[in-house]
Amino acid sequence: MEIPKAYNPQEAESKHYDRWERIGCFKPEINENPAAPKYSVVIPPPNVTGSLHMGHALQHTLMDVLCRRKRMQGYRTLWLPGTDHAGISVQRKVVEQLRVEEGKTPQEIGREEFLKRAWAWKEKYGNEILLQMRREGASVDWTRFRFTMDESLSRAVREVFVRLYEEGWVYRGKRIVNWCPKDKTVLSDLEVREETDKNGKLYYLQYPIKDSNEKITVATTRPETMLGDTAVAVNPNDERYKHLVGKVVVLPLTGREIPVVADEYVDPEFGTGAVKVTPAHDPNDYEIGLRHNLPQLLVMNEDATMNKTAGTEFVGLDRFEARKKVVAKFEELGLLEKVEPHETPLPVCERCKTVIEPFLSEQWFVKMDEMRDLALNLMKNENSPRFIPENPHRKVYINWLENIKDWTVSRQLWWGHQIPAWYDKKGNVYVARTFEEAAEKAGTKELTQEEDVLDTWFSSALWAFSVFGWNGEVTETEDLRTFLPTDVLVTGRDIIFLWVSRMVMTTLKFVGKKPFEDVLVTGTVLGRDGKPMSKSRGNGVDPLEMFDKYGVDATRIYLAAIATGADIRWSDKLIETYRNFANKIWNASRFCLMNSNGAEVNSESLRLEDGASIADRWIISRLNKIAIKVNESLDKYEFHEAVSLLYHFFWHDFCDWYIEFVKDEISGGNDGSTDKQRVVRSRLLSVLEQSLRLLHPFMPFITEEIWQMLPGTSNKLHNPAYKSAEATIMLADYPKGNEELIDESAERQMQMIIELISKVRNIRAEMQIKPSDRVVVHIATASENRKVFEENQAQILKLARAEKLIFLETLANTPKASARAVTADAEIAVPLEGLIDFQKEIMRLENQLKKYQNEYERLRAQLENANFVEKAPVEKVEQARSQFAELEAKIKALRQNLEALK
RNA sequence: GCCGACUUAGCUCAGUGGUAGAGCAUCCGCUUCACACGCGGGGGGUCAGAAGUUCGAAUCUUCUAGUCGGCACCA
Repeated sequence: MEIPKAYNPQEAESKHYDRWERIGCFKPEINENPAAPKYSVVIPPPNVTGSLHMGHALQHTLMDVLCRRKRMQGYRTLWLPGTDHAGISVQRKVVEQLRVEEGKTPQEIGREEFLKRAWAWKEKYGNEILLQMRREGASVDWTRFRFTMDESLSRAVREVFVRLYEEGWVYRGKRIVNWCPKDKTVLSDLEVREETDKNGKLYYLQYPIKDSNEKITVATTRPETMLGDTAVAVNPNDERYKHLVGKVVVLPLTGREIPVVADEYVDPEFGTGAVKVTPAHDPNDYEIGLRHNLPQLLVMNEDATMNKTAGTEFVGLDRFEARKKVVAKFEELGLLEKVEPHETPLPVCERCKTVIEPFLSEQWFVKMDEMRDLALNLMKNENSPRFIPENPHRKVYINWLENIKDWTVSRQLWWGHQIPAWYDKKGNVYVARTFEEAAEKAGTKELTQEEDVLDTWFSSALWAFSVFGWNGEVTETEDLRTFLPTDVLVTGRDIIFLWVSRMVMTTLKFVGKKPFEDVLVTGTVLGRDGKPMSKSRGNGVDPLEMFDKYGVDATRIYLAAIATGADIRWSDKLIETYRNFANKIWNASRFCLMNSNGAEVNSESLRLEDGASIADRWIISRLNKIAIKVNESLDKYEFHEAVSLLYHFFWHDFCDWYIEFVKDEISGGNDGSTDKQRVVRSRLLSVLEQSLRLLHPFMPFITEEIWQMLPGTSNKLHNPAYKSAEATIMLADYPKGNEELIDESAERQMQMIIELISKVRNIRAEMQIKPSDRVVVHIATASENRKVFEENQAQILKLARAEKLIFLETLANTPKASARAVTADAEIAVPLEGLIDFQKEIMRLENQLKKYQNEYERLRAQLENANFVEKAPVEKVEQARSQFAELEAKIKALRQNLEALK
């Protein structure tokens, strides 16, 4: 068999995914066991405009690891994929396309035509991320793929909206909202990011009092809004201004006469203690306006240019231009008192970074108080969902719910779910599931539908159950019964409020179930500079480039290895480690295959016949121990722990020691197949095969590639739930590990051998003995240890590059010119006539002795401490005693060695 | 301002009461017939600082310093 010397990821990656899909591995229906427990995960739907980024790659890897393992364990497993329609993003792309390709605006082609273009855009470009998910190896059930604008999901949206309206939980009203002038739509609080404008300024503007020489100075960061001022407010208790309350101000530039009002909201300490009030452009001013019955003057258009209310001088100017002009005018008039630098908070649109304009407008809202209580009660009564890690997410989640505000759900877009509300000629509103229903309610067909669509997150909020077929008309499906609640939601912390909390609320309200048991909150993969990846910073790491460079499997297991819950910086060095690991797996397998010589994978060989060697008992013990621990780790979502266990086991136990131990017996000239050799070969293949199964959830491609090459693999190795499916490692039974095969005595004996070999290697290296020179090793040890060494003499000789082992009672009579060492179980001397530098050897031993003595002193102090002996657990005291005794022996031996040298 | 997290080897990070770990980097030696994406061997940390609890603290408590995050406020 020709097997390339280095692993080529691309080759394996291109081969297996389509086959897995064809066999039906991704579908829960492949499970033949009617009594199988279910395991389900629903994907956080990536946005159709998106392409795969590192956050997806991390989350998808974790979901895939969880699902692949459960599937191998025989669970009826479903990982359901989908995408969301990304209202603003798609709208923006289509508007842009229209502009570039046809030079038209959406208004020019009309809503219907625009939506056709949008669907076409989605069909053409919306699948990119799905192809990328296939590349990742994501074991999702494509036959259950959902899109938030699918007919059934859209029906669910309408149903929920109408029901909420009927219960009074949806209302329409005029409020100050977050307005994005670029996208020309309202945004919810959660879609706004608070930035800080370090170059912000505080402008002190003087407003003359009517019929007086007095002026009142207000401070503002947004001077252009003064054009819409309808009052000046002061604190009622502010002595400085008491005499002005009730007076009239002549607003400069406009000549408008506006009152000075007293309001508790004003903080006398800040600025001048006098506040200009612009009710249509500031949420606090809006409230003040309501309290004092002030007019609400909107001075801007939807694109944040000034409108005609702002005055002829300003109309059409952009708000920032207007700001300059207002300030210039004030200066001209001598009314600009001063300008101070002032760091100001700057709300920006999360997507396009445009500065948000607080804006008075009429919108649809969802009342959150009662919805919130559903989620809060679930947390308080059932501690659900369970956040992992619990800190800080549980607390932050509760805190946010307690302070939740109503949710602005309308968006001034065309792409999305058009709000199911109709207006008659008088402006009465009818909220209904369909036009017909609305017409019936209205008693007329002369209705026009609300132009606005719903926030994309409104449909995402229903994702947990709408994906299983719930749409109001259909409320019960087989999938809903089987898979809801799902087992875990894997997501980043940025959408806990935006999405997770809302799914909890809506699922409880409309299905009466919780949506999921656990919420696994992943850390953020930071750029190479330790900062969050972002386009503007240019520090992004593209997962697809990493797939090309290191392979998908290496990228996946790397991501799993850094998934500790904390944010972590991207490391090219570390991912390289896992590329090397893949190559190591490849080459170890290559070795096993090249020497299989007719042997096959065979589970009998994992159970150990009588007379199995120490190394055999040891590797089986390690394998079972690791399998148990890997399962425990994954049950606790400790991916990094599972990876590190597997990495260490495969590389250091299996490759460094086990393969080296059996190498001579099965390779090279040993072609004659004795029974013993057949068993060893088969065992080697079987341990490899078990390792591949354990690794498969992390590294699906390389493990399948090798598994298919291994002799003796077939669907007989499948979990019983998949006994008739085509053979694939994907359906192989995930090793549980068997406590009974853990053999502590074999582990101790192997440790003894390893330590002996290591000590000899250490001597060789330190004494600079050429690799080709064989040494003689004198060993003084107890007779039961001697037996262990003798049994493994061939391996010891080979791995220590020795020609002979000489067993003695003591080392008293070994040649003076020997390098010496002590292990926990033996003293050794390696005669080095002519090669040894006595001074150097004395130094070496003295260093060693010093280390032992430090440790010895520490233990002595501990054991002499009566408190320790009385209060510490017995086993700890015992442990200290035996370590103490061991050290005592080592020190004694080393001293004798030193004496012999002097 | 409130809440939280983090601070461990040169670097990136594991490690929640009992002798400090990994990978990378570094140093020494190897064309040993699976693998130089490799093999063998070394060096390197008073676990941010201080106090406390404990027989015993990287680990628990408190304080201090620094870094970061979330929320609130901001005329």
